[in-house]
Amino acid sequence: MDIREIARRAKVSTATVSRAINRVPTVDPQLAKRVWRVVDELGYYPNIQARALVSGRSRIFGLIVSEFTNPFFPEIVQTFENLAVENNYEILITSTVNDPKRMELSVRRMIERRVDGVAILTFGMEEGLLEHLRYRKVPLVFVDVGPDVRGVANIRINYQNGIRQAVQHLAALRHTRIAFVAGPPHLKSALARREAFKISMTEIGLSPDMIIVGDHRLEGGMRALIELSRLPVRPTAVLCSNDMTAIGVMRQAYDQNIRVPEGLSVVGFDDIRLAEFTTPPLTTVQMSQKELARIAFQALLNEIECDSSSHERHEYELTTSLVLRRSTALDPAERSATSAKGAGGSRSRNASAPPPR
Amino acid sequence: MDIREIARRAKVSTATVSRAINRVPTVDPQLAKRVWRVVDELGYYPNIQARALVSGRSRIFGLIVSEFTNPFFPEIVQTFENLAVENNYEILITSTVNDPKRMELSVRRMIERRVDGVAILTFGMEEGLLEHLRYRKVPLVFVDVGPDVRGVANIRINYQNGIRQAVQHLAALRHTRIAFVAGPPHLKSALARREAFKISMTEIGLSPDMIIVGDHRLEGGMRALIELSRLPVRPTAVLCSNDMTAIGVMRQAYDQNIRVPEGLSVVGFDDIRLAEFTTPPLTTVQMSQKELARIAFQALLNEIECDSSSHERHEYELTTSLVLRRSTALDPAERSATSAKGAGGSRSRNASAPPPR
DNA sequence: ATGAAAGCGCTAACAG
DNA sequence: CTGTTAGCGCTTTCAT
Repeated sequence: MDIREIARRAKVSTATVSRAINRVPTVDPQLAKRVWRVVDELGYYPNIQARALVSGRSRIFGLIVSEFTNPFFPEIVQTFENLAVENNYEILITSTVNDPKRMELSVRRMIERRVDGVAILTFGMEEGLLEHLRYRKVPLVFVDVGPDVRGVANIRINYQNGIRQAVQHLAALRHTRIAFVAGPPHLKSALARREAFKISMTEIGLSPDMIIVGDHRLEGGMRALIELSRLPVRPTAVLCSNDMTAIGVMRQAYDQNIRVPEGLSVVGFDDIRLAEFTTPPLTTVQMSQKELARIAFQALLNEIECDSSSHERHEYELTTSLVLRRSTALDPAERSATSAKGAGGSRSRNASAPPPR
Repeated sequence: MDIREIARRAKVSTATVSRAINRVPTVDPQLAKRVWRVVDELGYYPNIQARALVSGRSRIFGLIVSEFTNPFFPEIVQTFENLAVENNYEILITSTVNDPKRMELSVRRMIERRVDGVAILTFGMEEGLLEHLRYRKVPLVFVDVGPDVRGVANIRINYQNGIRQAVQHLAALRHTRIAFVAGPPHLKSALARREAFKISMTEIGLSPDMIIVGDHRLEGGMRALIELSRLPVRPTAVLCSNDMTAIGVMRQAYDQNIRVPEGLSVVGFDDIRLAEFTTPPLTTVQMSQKELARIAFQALLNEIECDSSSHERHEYELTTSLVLRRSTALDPAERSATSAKGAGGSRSRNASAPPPR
């Protein structure tokens, strides 16, 4: 069943059917009604592939992620899809699982399906592959690691803001021995977090000397706390480069019978969904996945509209901020001296720390 | 740049280019090589939409889920995509977010993009919508809730097996007061789990009388433990209808200062990824998401091959089984009498309980 | 073994 | 305002 069938039954031309379906205003309401009746009766659905072929636009956005099982992504994908639905787009998701072959394949698949734009959410992508995309003028948006090439949009993350809030929150709770569990050294985003930590500590006169390098996974967090426990003077609070690390730290704390937050304050980074479900719920620096997805989608849409001509900067920014939950409390040493039963007294969903500086 | 461009440059016809690209064996190796050289030089990627239009097969499988943020799905999606890549398919993912409008839209999108098959992983789908798909003979595979219609494949879940293992595991740990936190009563899958619990308890002479109804979310689990705590004689172990519920009871236990597993054994159901990351890691009944995805994909593939003619049953089964982690231990009453430091002595990844009956 | 040509289902000029 | 028609980029008979 195709457009001709509809045309025949409605006794009009295919052009009219096409116009009616696409709600071209100049079509006679009478005819339009007749067409729609037949369409509904037969349950006709236009073949979008054919439409794409002639229009040259597929109305598909590609989304390249590293792994679906990375807890950072579900929220992003969901938001992206919601937006896609609203805008009559489809999404083509692809994962690289950190395999160069798969990355190449991802790019190839995007091109073969003629996507109208692609958001690249994998942390790092080979320069050469991009060429294929850029060569075909496919709108691109990166997060944080965008190459310094004109014509590709980039969403820059402001790590400093959230990390500063986290450090100051801990300091306000009288912690002075604050450790940091860093991420893999080769990750640009992990490095940036670590730098932000150093700056934030220095700003308030604390020395950022307890830094352990982890791996952004649970195991690294566990190992980090073991190392930290061996120190002559142990930290009373630990800030982690991402949530999985924080979860590892909490797990290890549990195993060592250290109660969080009473015996140790823990702060994560990312605010993955899981962070709400840990015991205790994790206080963490939020990098809003919803917001990120929204910006990415909008960036692609913009890129398509302004049609390459506009030479704007195509830079977007996403800021981070602390979300208070229940994994932080007063420094235990201080706590015995006061009557506070944890810092939990006035929990609000967002940090209400005074603006830094 | 299209197939004609390649044909021109390689000085052959478009037909030959097409054949070469599709590796039709009858094409002269000389020519094939010439074609490939040009293809590589120009970085030509065939337009798959055009190909789909003529071949009538899109090589896209649809995947309808309820929400991406449901922790049950990431693993499934990842596996499904891996399989898709292997088989040269693309996947079109759609979420219903439990909204009838979105469900309808999902179906429409699938049809408009002419998917070659769709896996429906949402728990429940309106009969009427399916008609559209079935009418067009789109291969379908359901999980657990497949309608009793011929021509659609269904993956049936064997809940009994895993739940029996869980109950017997708890019984072996000397628990006799085992509670069950059920899921929403309108969910077929939740009902089945609850029944399996009753049967399993009865089988070993325990009476399944502590059943609280939850909601398959964290909150329900928390509420359940509160209720349970008010009972004159409290349970020493609780089996939950899904993992989120179990996480809720663990959270509540933490808040009430009950240590898991020493003070209370907790078992979940599903084995979502998160279950490995809770404190303590959750012992749970696994319903392998990988396996589920594999079966679903294969079912679709089969459906396409045997081309509707075969009147087989198209029923698949996925069994469940217990995964031991660290949220269960001996009944505390018994524990003081023995020297066991928890049942954790001989943990293996899979339950080694004797086969039931 | 290769090429010419007829479509796949739709949209967009162009005419009327 | 509506219909005719020429493609969109590819595959696939059917001749050669």
